[in-house]
Amino acid sequence: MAADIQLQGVAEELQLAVGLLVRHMRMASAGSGVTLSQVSVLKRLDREGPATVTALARAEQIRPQSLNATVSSLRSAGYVEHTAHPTDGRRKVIALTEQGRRFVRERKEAGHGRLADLMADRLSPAERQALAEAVPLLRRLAEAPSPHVPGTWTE
Amino acid sequence: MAADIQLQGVAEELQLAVGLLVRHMRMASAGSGVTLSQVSVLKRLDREGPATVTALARAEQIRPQSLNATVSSLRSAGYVEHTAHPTDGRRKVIALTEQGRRFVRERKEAGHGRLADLMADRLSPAERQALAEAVPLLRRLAEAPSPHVPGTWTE
DNA sequence: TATTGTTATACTCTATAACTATA
DNA sequence: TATAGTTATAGAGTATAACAATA
Repeated sequence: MAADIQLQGVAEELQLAVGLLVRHMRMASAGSGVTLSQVSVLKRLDREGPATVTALARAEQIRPQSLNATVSSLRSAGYVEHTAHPTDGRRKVIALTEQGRRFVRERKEAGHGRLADLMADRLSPAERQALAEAVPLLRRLAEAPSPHVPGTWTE
Repeated sequence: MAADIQLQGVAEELQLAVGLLVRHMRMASAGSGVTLSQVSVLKRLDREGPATVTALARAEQIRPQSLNATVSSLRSAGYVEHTAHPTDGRRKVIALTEQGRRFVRERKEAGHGRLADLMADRLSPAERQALAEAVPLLRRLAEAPSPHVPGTWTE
């Protein structure tokens, strides 16, 4: 259960890197009209399809109230819309609008810049390979639920 | 200069992971009385020794004004103190107090929990090895200056 | 009663702008 | 004039608490 001493060091270094990387990412998306959290939601809706507020919040690992703030901005910007759930009157389904889909598509075509450029600039081919293998592991760690049940998607 | 198509995918996945991991980290440090940014500064002062506001801000990759807010909290909490720079009257040197050193030490002894535990729980030995090799690369990316010069430390 | 969503409020994190003091 | 630091202000991101509507 307790992590060994080696892992401690790796974890600490990872924590440092993540803290700095998120600042890079935030700065990079600063000029683009949407914020980091907003992009995260847009990309998720694009990848996984429409979802309820609760399901989205679980996937993003934040509270529904917090997600609501993000979704409100996206709604004002015209990127997402609410529609009624077919069978459950309490639920509302959030989906990308045509404009939202276009935004995600154009962003993808523009090349997702910053991080990819950094990797191209500062890593050797072998190092890029090593990173490519490790990233799915990071994702697995990231998607592990904190003390909660994993949310079922959309339903 | 432009990253190839393979890297794009890795970068995108990395971005997703980093966004979620930082939420994990924030939650993990929530109960401990200090926030994520505060911990980052405390650990840096412990690793690298006393520093001026400007140097610290550069290392943390935020503006001096932003750093000031963090340092103010740490000062109120008694973890750091300001002292005059020996030769330059404009500068102020920030250093850990005895209490700050104790805090960092105890935190280290307690085991830096969350991330290390996740790694122990959800990764095979081979996967841990792969991650351990990739983390220094992440750090290299993270420490690359955005459009700025790297700050010289303390002086 | 439990779940879904919402509104109100507050605190952290970071930025920009404008200022003072020192070099 | 340039640099180091500070204060004021604002917006993003998230949390808790309290509530309404529906199941």
